[in-house]
Amino acid sequence: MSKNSTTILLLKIFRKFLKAYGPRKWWPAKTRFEMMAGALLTQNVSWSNAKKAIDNLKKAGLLSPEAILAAPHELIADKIRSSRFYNQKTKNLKALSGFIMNECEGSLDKMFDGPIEDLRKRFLKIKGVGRESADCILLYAGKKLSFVSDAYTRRFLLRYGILEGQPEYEQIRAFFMAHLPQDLYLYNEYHALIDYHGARVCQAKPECQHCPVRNLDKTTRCQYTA
DNA sequence: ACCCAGGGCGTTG
DNA sequence: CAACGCCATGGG
Repeated sequence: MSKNSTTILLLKIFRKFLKAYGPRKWWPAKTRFEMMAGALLTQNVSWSNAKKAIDNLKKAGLLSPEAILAAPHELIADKIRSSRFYNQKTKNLKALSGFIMNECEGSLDKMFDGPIEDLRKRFLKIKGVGRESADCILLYAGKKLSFVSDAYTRRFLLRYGILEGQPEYEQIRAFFMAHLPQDLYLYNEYHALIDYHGARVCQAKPECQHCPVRNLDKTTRCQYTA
């Protein structure tokens, strides 16, 4: 598949998703730090559970790196109990806050200043920040062109035969970044739509009756099996 | 009583 | 590097 036809295919699917589901309004956060905290808190837990944790932190005045660092572990852990792995995530929030205060002079502008791949490598050293979280932070808090991949994204690509074999996270990210126009809105909305589709439609309706791209064209079809 | 969510880390072989 | 176990809530 040539680069050009892949780009056309990806954009065609994007338009169909957008028309069917509407803008997903990601990421739902008022500040960059709130977004980053949310990225850690939603790991392997429903967004509703993560949101409760964020709301509790906000009410307690703990939604800043300074406050997170100053507060005792037990207090944070209590506020974010609904996020499931609350002891781990308390450490992760403190690690992120320490990174901001100690390595970025407490400045989020400083934190996102530099070449994107350099920033990504630095973020990945923070405990609790893996590839998906790093890319979410880069894209949704930093307005950087880093495409977010995840399990939904991989299943999506495989089911439509866009990629084959066992593509790994970095390959999938690179694939989108190589074939999509370098556009923040597109990166932002596409990831959100893929996740929405994967969680709410593709999984709930395995017969594909309601899939907006179930018969995209003659050669591209959903190969849903599981 | 199950199932699984908007993962990541540390430890094995 | 793959395959685990661990972390340990809440809604369906």
